[in-house]
Amino acid sequence: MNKIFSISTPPDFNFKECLRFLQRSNQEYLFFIEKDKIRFALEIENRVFLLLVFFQNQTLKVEVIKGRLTAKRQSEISEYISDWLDLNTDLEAFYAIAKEDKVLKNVVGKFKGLPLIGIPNLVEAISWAIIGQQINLTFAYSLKKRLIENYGQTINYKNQSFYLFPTAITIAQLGEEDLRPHQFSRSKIKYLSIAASAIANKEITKEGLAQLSYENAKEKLVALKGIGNWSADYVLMKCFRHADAFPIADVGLHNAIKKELNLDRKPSMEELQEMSKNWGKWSAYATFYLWHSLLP
DNA sequence: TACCAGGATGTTG
DNA sequence: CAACATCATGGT
Repeated sequence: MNKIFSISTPPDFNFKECLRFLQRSNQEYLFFIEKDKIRFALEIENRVFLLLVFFQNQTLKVEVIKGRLTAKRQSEISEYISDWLDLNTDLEAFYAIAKEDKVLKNVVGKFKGLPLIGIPNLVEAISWAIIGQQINLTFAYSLKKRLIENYGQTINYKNQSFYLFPTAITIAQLGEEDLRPHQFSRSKIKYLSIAASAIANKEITKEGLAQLSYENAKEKLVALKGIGNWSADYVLMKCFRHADAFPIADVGLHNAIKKELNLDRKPSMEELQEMSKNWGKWSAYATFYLWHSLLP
């Protein structure tokens, strides 16, 4: 019998909308969703756990399919999932602003209870930002999938495959001969290697960045070649949920606003600044909700 | 077919 | 300092 435990969720937590977000690509290999349950591998204390996350009786539950639990490991698993699914944020203040906001009122109505689903793994967050630069999301997911399939740890269990994102050490060693065949551009290969090296040699750590102010953390990220404004804000938003992280130049954001306001063109930078000036520390959440509104 | 993708960098004027 | 080319390839 598998061990099952619960994690507390914020009021209005909307697991269905989480699943919609998580299922946005059918090329996602870091987790799989079947019958409204998320299954994935997670490394805790150098051991790989296989987990199932689902919502039952108004409670978020975790089933350990494989791996031996201790109190400490269970608490680390809970912490990871709380971080990933943003279970410690109360969205009431966001909704208070958003329901009076002409850009946001519609989306917060539709997606109420959707948390800012993040990327707790720093290597993964930075790599995904680099992979996602300039190319369409479908292609970006193909590249991510190839990186994971070829260089991540694969765990087979009872006819199911699970994957871990490749480690910083692994990615740091990849060169053109490895990734060009998988259709990564020369630039992306270089940027991935530089960022992964910085993480592998502890120049950059999640704990270290977490202690810095928004400006200082961003400065450290942008110092890496290949990480510009957008990528740094994306990482600060998805891995750190920094209140000030706001990728205002993001084309997805522009498209979402165009759609939301029924404009015949994308908003200008001045219009964007005007529209978002009241979002304050909820800018990242506003961005996430607007991205979410682009899903079919 | 041209143009755009959840950009960043290097070069040019 | 702003404008432009380049990257690589899938989607439309």
